Amino acid sequence: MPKPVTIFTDSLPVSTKWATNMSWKKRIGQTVVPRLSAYNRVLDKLYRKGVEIISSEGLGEKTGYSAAQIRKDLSFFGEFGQVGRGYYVKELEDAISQILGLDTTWNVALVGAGNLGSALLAYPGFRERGFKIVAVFDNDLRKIGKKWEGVVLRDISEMQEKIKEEDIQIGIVAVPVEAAQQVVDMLVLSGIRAILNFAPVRIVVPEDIELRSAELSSELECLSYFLTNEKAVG
Amino acid sequence: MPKPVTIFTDSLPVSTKWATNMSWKKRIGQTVVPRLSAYNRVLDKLYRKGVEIISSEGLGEKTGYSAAQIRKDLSFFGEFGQVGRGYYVKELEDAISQILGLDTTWNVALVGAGNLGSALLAYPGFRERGFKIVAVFDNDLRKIGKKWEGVVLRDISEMQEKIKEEDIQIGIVAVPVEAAQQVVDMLVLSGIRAILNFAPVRIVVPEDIELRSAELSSELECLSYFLTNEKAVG
DNA sequence: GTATGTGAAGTAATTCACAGCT
DNA sequence: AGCTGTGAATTACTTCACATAC
Repeated sequence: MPKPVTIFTDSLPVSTKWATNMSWKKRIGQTVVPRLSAYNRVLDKLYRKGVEIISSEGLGEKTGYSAAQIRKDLSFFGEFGQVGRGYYVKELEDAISQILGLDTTWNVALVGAGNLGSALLAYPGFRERGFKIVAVFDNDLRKIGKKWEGVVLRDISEMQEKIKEEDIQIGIVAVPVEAAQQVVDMLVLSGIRAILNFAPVRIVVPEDIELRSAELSSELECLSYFLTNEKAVG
Repeated sequence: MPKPVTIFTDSLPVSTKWATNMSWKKRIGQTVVPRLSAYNRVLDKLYRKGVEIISSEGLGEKTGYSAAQIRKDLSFFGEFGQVGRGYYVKELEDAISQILGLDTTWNVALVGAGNLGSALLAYPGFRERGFKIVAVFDNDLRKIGKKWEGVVLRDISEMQEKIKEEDIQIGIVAVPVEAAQQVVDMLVLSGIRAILNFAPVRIVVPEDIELRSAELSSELECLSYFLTNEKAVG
C-alpha cells in the first residue's frame, strides 16, 4: 500500500509503479542523476547475469555508493522496492531507464570531426545507451561529403536544416576552444535543447538549454593536484 | 602584511607568496580543485591578452563562479590578492599552477589504443597543460611496434618496466569495460599513483591511489534526464 | 573609494536510525 | 527476521556581509 507522495503544490496518491504524471517533482539535487546512471549500469549487468533481486546494500557494494544514499535517491522518484526483500532488478532498471529518458533513442548531432570528434563518432558506448549520432558537422572542406561510421560529414552551414529534419535534440561539441561558443550559439539557434561540450572554455547558453561540459585536461589537473599535495610521498 | 595561517596541528606564519611547506593543509573540499583549474585557464587567457590585474568579481564573470566562491577557494591556500585592488593576473596564475602541480611536466601512460585511446593520444590539450603521454600500451598484436604521434605502441607485458623507466606517475585507461579493472590493477602494480579512467565501470583502487573517472555516456544520460523531465516542453 | 579575506548564516547533500511493512 | 522509505541529525558547500587594509 504505497504512501502518498508530497508534491510542490499539493499532494496526491501515486501508483505503486513509477510512471505516473511526474507527481514526484520534488526538487532533485544536482548529484542524484549521475548516480542513477551508475545504478542503471550495474542493474543491467546484474540482470544479464540472471540476478533477480538485490538489496540497497548489495547495490551499494557494486556501485560504491552507500545503501542509504541509494534508497534516498530512489525515494525522490517513487517506491520501487519490496520492503523486507529488496529491489527487483529488472523492474528497477526499467524504472530508472524511464526516469533517465533512456526508453527512447535520442538523435544526436556531433560538431567537429577532428581527433576527438571522430573518436566520439566511433565510440560504441553512445549507441549502446540509446544515443545515435545521426549528423556530423565540420568546416574542413576536405572532409565534407565523406562518409564516416555510416554518417556523411556536412558543412556547418547545413546544421540548422539537418537538425530540424532529423529531430535532433542533443548536440556534442568537439571543436577547438576558439570556435566552441560560436558553435554552441549555432546549435541553440538550430533548435537543439541540450549540449555536451568538450572544449575547455566556459560556455553560456540560454536558461532553457541544458549544458554539460566534459573537461578532459581538467580531470588530469585534479590528479596532478592530489599527487603534488594530498598524496605526496613523504 | 600577511596574516598567519591556521593549520591542523599548530599555526605558523606564511610568506606573502604561496610556495611554503604545505602549511595550508586545512581540509580542502572535493569541489575546489576543479574550480582552480577553471580559474587558471581564464587567468592564462587574460594574461595573454595583457590584462594585469583582476578582481574576484571580474574573474567570477569570466569563469561563471561567484566572487565569494573564488575568494573562499583561494583563501584555502593563502592570500594572493591586494586588498582594495584585486589579484595580479600573472602572480595568481603562477600560484594556482604551483598548487595544481602544473609547474612541472607529468609523464603519462595511456592504456588502450582503440578509437578513444588514439584520440586522447593526439589530443593537444594534454600536452599544453603539461601532461605528456610517453608510453602507450595495447594488447592488439597488429598495433604493437607501430609509432603513433611519436610514441611506440607497446605490449601490455612491457608496462611495468616502461613505467618505472620513464618515471610515469599518471595512467589513462581507455580500454573496454571488461578489461578496465584488470588494467588498473596492472598499473597499480607497476607503481602508478593516479589514474584517469574512461571505462564506464566502477573501478576499485588502493587507498593511496587517486582515481578519477570520466564517463562519457553518463554525461549524455544526464542531458537525457533533463530533457525528459525538468526541461520537458509543455 | 574599493576589493580582499573570513567568520557567520544559509543551503545542499549525505548519513543515521528506526518505524513500519512483508 | 530482513529491508525499505524517510524524518532527523550531521556534514559539506556556498553565499552573505563586513572588518580590515590599501
